[in-house]
Amino acid sequence: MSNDAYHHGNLRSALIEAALRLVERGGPPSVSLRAVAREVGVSQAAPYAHFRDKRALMSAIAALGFERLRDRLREAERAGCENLTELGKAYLAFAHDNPGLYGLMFGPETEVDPADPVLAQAGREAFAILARSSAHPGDEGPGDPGPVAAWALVHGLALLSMSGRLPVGAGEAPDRVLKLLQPGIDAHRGEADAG
Amino acid sequence: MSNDAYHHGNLRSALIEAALRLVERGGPPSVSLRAVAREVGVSQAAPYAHFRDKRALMSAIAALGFERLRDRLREAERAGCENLTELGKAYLAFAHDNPGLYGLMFGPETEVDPADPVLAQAGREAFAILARSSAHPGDEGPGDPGPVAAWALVHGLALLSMSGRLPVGAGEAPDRVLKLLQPGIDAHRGEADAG
DNA sequence: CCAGCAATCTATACACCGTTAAGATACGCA
DNA sequence: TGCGTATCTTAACGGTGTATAGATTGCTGG
Repeated sequence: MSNDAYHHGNLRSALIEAALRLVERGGPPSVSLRAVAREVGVSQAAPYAHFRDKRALMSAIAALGFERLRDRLREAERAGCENLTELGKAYLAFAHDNPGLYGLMFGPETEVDPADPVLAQAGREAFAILARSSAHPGDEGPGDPGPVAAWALVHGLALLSMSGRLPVGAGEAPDRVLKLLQPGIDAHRGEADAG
Repeated sequence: MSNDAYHHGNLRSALIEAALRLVERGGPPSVSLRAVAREVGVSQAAPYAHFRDKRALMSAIAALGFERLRDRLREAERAGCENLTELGKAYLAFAHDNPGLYGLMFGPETEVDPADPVLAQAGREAFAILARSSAHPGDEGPGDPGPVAAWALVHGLALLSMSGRLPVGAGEAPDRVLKLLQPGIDAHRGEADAG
C-alpha cells in the first residue's frame, strides 16, 4: 500500500471524496469525471478501473448523501423529535446545508441510477424514518398515504426553497407549512382506527 | 418572408418547437443546441442569432411549459375544480403527461434561468391559481403557509412519482395524499378568521 | 431603382466532456 | 522468483457549448 506513484492505494475512496467536494460547491453539473480525476491527481481514465460509468460514481456519492440524511434524521429522532414538523425541520436543514448533494440525490436517471442497490437501500432507510413520524403504528404499508404525503411535502418544500421559487418569507417559516399536514395525518389515523 | 435558403423566416419559433419536441421525448439532457439546429435543418451557430445562450432557449420553452400548466389549471377551474385535491390532480396530470418538460421547468439554474422575466411571470401565474385553492380570501400574502404547502406537496408528489421513488401503489391514488392537506388548510382558515 | 446597412446564417475553430483501446507498471500469490 | 492481474497512463473518437469571421439576404433611405 504505497502512495508513491503508479498505484494510488485507495483511489476509489479518494474519488468519492473529491466528487463530494465538487458537488457541494457548484452542484451536480460542476462535477465531471475529468475534474474529479484532476482533483485527485490521476489520469482521466483512471476512475474507470473503479466505476463502470460516471453514473456509478454519482450513484455512490448520492447513496452516501442518503446515508448522511438518514443519520441526521436518526439523530433528530434520538434528540426527541417525533412528529413530522420537527423531523421535517431536520430534513430541510440537511437539504439546506447540502444543496448540491441533495439535488444529485433526487436527480434524473441520466445522472444517477435509481436501481443501484446501495443507493436504493440508503433511500429506503431514510424514508422509513420519516414514514414513522406520519404513519399510525399497525397501519404501515403501501396503502398508507401519510408517509407519502410527508415525504412529498418535505421534498417539495426543500426543492422549492432551494431553487428560490418560493414567495418571499415563506422559506423562513417552514414549520408553519409542515404543521398544516398534521391534522390530516391525525384524521387518517382515527379513520384507520375506526376501520 | 421567403423560406428559401439562407433566411429561414421564422427560426426562433422553429427552434422553440424543435426543442419542445426533443424535451418531450428524452428529457432535458437529450436536447442539445446542435441537435435542435439539426432538427430545424440549420447550422449549429444559427440559434445564437435568436438566443444568447442555451439557457435562454431552455428558459423560453420552460416558460411555455408554465403557460401550458397555467392553462391546464384554468381549464380545471372552469370545469368546477375548486379545492386543492381536484386542482392538484390536474396539476399531477400535467406533470405526468409532460415529464420531460416538467423536469426542465424546475431544473437547476444551469439549465434554466429563474430570473428570466417571461419564465418568472409564467411561473407566478400558474402558482396563483393553485394558491387560490388553498388560501383564505383576504388572507393572501407571503405569510400564508397554505399556498406554499399546496405547491410543495403537489410538486414533491409529482417529482417523486415521476422518478419512481414512491412506494408501490402510492402513485395510483394521489387524491388520498392530497386530501391530507385539506384539514390543515381549513384549520388555518379558522385561525385566520379568529385572529 | 439601387446602394448600403443591419440582421441573419454558415464555416471553422477551441476547449471541454464521457468513453474506449492499447500499453506500461506494480502488487500479490504460486 | 516469476507470472497473472489489477491498476494506471497515454492517445484517440465523437459529442457538446460557444466565439469569431465571413457570406448572404431583407430592408430602408436616397
